Amino acid sequence: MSTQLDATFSALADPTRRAILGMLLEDDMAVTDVAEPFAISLAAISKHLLVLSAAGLITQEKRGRVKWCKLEPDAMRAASVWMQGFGQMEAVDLDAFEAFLAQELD
Amino acid sequence: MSTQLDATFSALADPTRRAILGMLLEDDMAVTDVAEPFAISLAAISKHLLVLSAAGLITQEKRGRVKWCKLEPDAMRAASVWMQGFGQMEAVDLDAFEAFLAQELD
DNA sequence: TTGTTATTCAACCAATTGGTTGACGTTTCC
DNA sequence: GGAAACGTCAACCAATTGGTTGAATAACAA
Repeated sequence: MSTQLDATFSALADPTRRAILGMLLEDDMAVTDVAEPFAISLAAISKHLLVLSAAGLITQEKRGRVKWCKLEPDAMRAASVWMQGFGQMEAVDLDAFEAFLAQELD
Repeated sequence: MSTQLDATFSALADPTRRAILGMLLEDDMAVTDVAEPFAISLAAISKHLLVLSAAGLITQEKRGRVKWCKLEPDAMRAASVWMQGFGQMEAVDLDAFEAFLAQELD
């Protein structure tokens, strides 16, 4: 059925994972660099990245000993479309978006 | 850290809850009627409704012995804004970044 | 009053989740 | 070759989740 929406929404339900996505918005990052701002183990971050990857929200590519993480913004589209069905969502408000992002990263 | 986004996304991560929201799109419903199409207990549905209510995605009002469930579409707005920020960035920032790179290579 | 309908509560259970630690395989550098 | 950096794996743990059942509460109907 809609395993895809399950994966997307439950990946987005965790604040650490949302913060990671916010970081990847700026640029692709290595796993170690993704982990740096967080007070949890590298292994835990590795698991979060696996969840994001399984949901298609990021892709990972290994070059040498570094695994690069890349945001895949298209993956949110299906979820976004689903949500649009529930009412007239306002036009995108980038200021509001940045405010939420800042709040997430505090 | 946004507890609100946590609540919204994790409420939406369950297919039963998403189905309930879809049903409520048509009309307000009593708890028993919400439960009818599902093969799980009424108590389980009652818990799902509590989760949706806590996330602000629905409200419940008791009239007599019937508790009416009503969709609250506004509650998705914050989550939708957050998500659409990622979609927009694809068009806006990546283009800008590539333009910057091209300029650097001149 | 007695019974029926609507819903929640409480206790329980199995599976999942988010985290830990330590060992392990690769790749790079000196 | 040996050491360091990058990242995952495996085993474990506590808390949460989604479900169950049976009893309880509340409101309506006879």
